[in-house]
Amino acid sequence: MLQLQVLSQDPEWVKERLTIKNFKDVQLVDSILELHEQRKKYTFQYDETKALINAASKSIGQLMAKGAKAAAEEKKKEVEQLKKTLVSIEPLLSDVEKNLHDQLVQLPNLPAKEVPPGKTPEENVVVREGGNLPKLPEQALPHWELTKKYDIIDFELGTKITGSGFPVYKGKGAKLQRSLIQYFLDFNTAAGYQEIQPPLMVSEASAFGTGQLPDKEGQMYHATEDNFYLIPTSEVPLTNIYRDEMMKETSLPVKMTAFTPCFRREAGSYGKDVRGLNRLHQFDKVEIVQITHPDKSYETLDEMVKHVEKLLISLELPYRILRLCGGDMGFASAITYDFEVYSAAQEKWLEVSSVSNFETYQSNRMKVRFKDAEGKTKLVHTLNGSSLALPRILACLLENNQAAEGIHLPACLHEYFGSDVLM
RNA sequence: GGUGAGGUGGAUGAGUGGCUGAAAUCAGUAGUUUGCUAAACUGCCGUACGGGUUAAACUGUACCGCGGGUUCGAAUCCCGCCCUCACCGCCA
Repeated sequence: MLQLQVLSQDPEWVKERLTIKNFKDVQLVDSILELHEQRKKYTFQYDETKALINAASKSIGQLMAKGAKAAAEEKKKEVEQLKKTLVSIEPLLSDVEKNLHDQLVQLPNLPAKEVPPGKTPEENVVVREGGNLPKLPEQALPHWELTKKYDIIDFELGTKITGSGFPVYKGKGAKLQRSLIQYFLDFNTAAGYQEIQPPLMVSEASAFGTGQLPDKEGQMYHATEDNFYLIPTSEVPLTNIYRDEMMKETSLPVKMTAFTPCFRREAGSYGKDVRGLNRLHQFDKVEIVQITHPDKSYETLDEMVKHVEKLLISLELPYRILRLCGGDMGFASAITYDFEVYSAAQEKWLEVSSVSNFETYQSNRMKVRFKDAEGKTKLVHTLNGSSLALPRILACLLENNQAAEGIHLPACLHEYFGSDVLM
């Protein structure tokens, strides 16, 4: 949620920023400011009236104490009149307040100045590339054939147990998955991230806090009986740890990492994009989250991007880093870097991480604040990123490293997996 | 699922109708003093939205889990909801 203060300071600048994010309804800004003015007006009337009533009530108490019954009764009549005024203002005020809030939550976060304009993924900017594209053997197989060949993932079995998009990892496939998780967590904790095991279901309030609700309602699995949502990413429980908290400035930055399964309904997506491990309803992910001082968040963003990059380099996969254009960014993000790895047999880039700075957009909603040196209350900045999403990494490892004798694994995994080749 | 207790500021916790935006303690902060670390003492210290000011000072309203109600007046009384804790039941 944007801060009203930002809107009223420079509405034209806000509109310009919104346009970069490809947000159409910029006149919403004017409408919000208009409601803001109306609210001021009604609040003022309400406060004035209430002040008179409070003063009268006080004097009634004093008159009663003195035994001046008649005078007290006079005052009561006065209050009765004032209350009529109050009752007439109340619905106007609450109406304006509701509209104001409803409209304000419709505004996405403003893009940072580095964000390139653009509407589609084609307009994202490649900021860095690394690794070498592998030379695959003749008859190279896509990962969904490889998983069958080595009997490590069974998609049909998952369909039997649950439905499509819930694969079953078996034997060495399960172990490789576990090795990756272990390696990622170790890599993150070595960089100072505290490991957390959060709940996999969250309350409505938590889902609202990070911005999944109200606009991404249909993307989450909902346990209606208890009104819990299965997490689409551990960002939700991790960031909500600090919801409604007044933090100590000295406790910043907070660095957290977690491995969790993630659940996504992915309503409306099908076709070749969902083949194999490309898009699942349940998948594993290791996440990193930081909560920082507002002056430090861009430094932190940089640090997180480099961190994820190092991890990808260690996996020896060809990767590229994209700065997302305004139109392709998430609703709550101020700037986002996507990481993609090259899936050689499919001949396409797959997103495996997305690192974003939300600035105060989430913290304003969640009321995550701290007191600075002058004792002023300020909102923190929140950031998060994947390090990494497992299935697509697995897909690339399988495809890119396939050889006659088996799948060669990068050096960083040998110890975890207990072997340098999967056969 | 049953029964009981409870939700107050950054934290602990007092407060059962007007003197309470809220005691006290701790934390925080500014200062004084003791030649250091530390201790003692003194002042300040909730949030939001307004009015006011160059900026302050000053000032209005709301907020004691959430939403209603009673009353001239509610943290305090009544109703509904949510949550937490304890004990019992069930279960990993």
